[in-house]
Amino acid sequence: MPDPHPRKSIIHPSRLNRDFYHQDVVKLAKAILGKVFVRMDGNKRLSGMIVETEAYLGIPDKAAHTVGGRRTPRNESMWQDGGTLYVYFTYGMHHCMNIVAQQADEPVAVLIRALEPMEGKDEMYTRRKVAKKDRDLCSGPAKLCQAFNISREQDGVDLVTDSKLWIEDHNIKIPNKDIASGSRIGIQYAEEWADKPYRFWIKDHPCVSK
DNA sequence: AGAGTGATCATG
DNA sequence: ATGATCACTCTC
Repeated sequence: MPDPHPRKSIIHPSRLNRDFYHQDVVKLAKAILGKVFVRMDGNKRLSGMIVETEAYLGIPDKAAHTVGGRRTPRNESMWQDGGTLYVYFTYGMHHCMNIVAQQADEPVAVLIRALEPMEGKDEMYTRRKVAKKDRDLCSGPAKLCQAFNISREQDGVDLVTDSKLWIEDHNIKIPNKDIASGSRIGIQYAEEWADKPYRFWIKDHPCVSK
């Protein structure tokens, strides 16, 4: 006999914990696809599902900001514990955000390249004047920072404990067959590291950056 | 395909 | 102090 009062299954979003971020950076870059990035903007929730990422492998990686063990005021967050947010400013106008992986003093991180906007789209359209469709809001690493109002102020925030920024698991499983990979964008200078397949995205998803 | 834009860092 | 660079985006 069918339930006379069927309900949608209730999603209980759970915040990702420290163990999740302590994964190998390439594994994290894939595992974080389908997870939901959340920012409290005053009392408004802004959120979006992660649909495209890139892994940066740290000291040996000629495309990484920490190549050769570089440690400067700008990239200090990359040296912190897994779960730290690393936000950098570039080209005189853009911010991009990364999720630090693995352990402290292993300066590796996952660049968040695109989100599927979920909550707070009105605020995102206000900040992103050129956007015409939802897919224009967060389909690039600097676009999503503009939509979510992320800047250097958020650099170094701990996503495991912060009261305004975190990542949630909505129990959405992206099967391996739905994950595509390819070379990373904008790092042609990185010689033999330029072609490594460390960019990951959800196949055919309309909100990816290209 | 080119412009825009200024923080950042290695050099000296 | 100076200059080259830049994990990008928009418009043409």
